[in-house]
Amino acid sequence: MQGTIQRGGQSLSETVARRTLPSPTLNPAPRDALDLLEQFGTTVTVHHDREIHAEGDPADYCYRILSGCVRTVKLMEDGRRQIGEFLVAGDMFGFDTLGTYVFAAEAVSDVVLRRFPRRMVDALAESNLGLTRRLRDMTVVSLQTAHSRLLLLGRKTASERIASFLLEMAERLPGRHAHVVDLPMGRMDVADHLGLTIETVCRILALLRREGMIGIERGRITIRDEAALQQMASEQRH
Amino acid sequence: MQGTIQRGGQSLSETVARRTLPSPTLNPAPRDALDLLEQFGTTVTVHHDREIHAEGDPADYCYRILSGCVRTVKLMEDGRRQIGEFLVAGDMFGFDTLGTYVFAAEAVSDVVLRRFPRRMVDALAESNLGLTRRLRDMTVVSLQTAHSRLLLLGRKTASERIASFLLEMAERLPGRHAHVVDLPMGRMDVADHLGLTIETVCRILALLRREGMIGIERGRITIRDEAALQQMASEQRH
DNA sequence: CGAGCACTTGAAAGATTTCAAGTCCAGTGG
DNA sequence: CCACTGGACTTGAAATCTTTCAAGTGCTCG
Repeated sequence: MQGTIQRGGQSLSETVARRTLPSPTLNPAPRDALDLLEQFGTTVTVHHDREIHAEGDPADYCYRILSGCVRTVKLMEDGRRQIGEFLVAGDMFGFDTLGTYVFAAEAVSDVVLRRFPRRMVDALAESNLGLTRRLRDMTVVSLQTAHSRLLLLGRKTASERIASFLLEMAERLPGRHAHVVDLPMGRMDVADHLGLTIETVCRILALLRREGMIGIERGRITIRDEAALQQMASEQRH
Repeated sequence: MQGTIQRGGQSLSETVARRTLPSPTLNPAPRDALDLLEQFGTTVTVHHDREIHAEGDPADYCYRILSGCVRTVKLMEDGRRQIGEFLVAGDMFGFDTLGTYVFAAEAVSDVVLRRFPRRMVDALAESNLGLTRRLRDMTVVSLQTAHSRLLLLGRKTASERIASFLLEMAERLPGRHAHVVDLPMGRMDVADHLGLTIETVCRILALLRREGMIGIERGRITIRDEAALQQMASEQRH
C-alpha cells in the first residue's frame, strides 16, 4: 500500500485575469503557432495539492503552465497511484484528449496556469494548419516520452530510475544552476512516478548521497557527480 | 538478464503489390479519411522475427497491419528489452514520429503490411483536414494507451499484469471465439511487454490454470472464468 | 514549545528474479 | 517410421531486490 491521496480537489481558485495581446502590431505573424491561442486564454491559479481536473471529467480546457509544477495521476480502486508525468513551466496539457480526461491533473506546488477553452483550440486548429501541426507534434513528443517511461518502469532497477529521474528534473526544472535541483514534489510523488515506495526512494537517495553523487538538503538535491549519475541511469542505447 | 534479442533484421522481403482503388466511383467520399492513403500504399510481407524498421532509422514509412502481429521494441545496452505494444491486424504504426523512429518494429509472426511513404502521408494531411484530425486522434489514443501501461508497469503485481494482458489480447486479437486466445507471441515477448521474466510469466499462467481461470495448450489460452480474470486484473477506477 | 507531517532508517517479510534442471514438441535425418 | 536435437516452455530452490512494518528525526507552523 502506498499513495494515500490527499486530493483536495473542488474548485480552482481562479485569479481570472484576461490578458491583453502582447503587441497590437498589424500582422504579428506568430513565431509559434501556439501563440494564436493566447488571446483566448485566462490565467488561473491552483493551490498546492488541489485538483486542476479530475479523471473522467469532460475535457473542456487545455492548459499551459506559467509557473509551478503539475502532476498527472491515475488511481486504482485501492488507492495505488501512478503519476504519469510532472509538468513544469512552459509545458502544456489537456490537449491530448478526446472527450474526457483520462487522468487527473493536480497542482504539485502552487501553480499559475493559462487556460484555454478546448472548443476555441479546436476551432482555431480547424482553420490553421500550423497550429494543427504544432499540436500534433506536441502529442507525438508526449507519446515518445511515455514510451521511454515504459522502459524505465518495465526494465530499470530502483537506482536506475532514481538516477534517471534526477537527471531529467535537473534538465527540465527552471533554475539558475543546472546542478542544483529544487524538487517541487515530495518523496511520495517521486515514488508514485517511478513505481517505487517512498522508503525505497529515500534509501536510494541516501545511497547516492553516501556515494558522493548528490547532496540533499530539504527538497533540494545537488548533483555532485553527473557522470556517475548518468552511468547509474543506464540510459537507453539510442 | 533477460531478452536476448534474436533480431533478424536486414531487409523486408517485399511482396510488392500495388493495389487498385476499391471502386472507381466519381466522388468516393471515403468513410474513413485514412482510406485516402490507400492508393499510395504498397503491400509488403515481413517474416517472423524480422525487423520492420530499427530504432533510430529515418522514419520514411508508415504501416497498417493487414495480418499478423508486430511488436515495438526499445533496447538497453545490456540487452534488457521493453516491448511497448503488440500491434495486430487493423493497427497502424509509424505515424507517431518526428524524423526518426524512437523504437524498432519487429514481426512477431509472419506479417503482411500495407506500407505508405511518410512524405505522401504528410502531403495529404497538409491539404486534408479530415485526415489530419484522424491522424491526431490515432496518436492521442496511443498516448492514452501508453499511460494505462504506465500504471500497469508501475503499480500492478505480476498476476494483475498477466490477467490484464490476457483480457486485452482476448479483445484485440482476431478470432472466432472471444474466449479462445491464440497468442502469436512467445512467453519471452510477454515477459518483456509486462516487465517480468519469462519464468514469472510461466508460473503465473500455471497458477491461473490451476485455479481454473484459464486453459493452456501450445500457444493457445482459453479463458474459462472471465469474471475471475477481470477481478484479478484490478482494472483502474475509470 | 508542542503537534503534525515529511522524511529517514532499520529489520523482517515477500514478491520476483536468478540459477538449474527438466519436459514437451516440432522438425530433421537416419 | 521413429529416434534425436534444439528451442520453447515449465518447474523447483535459492538468492535478491523491494516492500512492509516500525520507529525515529527534524522541520515548520500555530
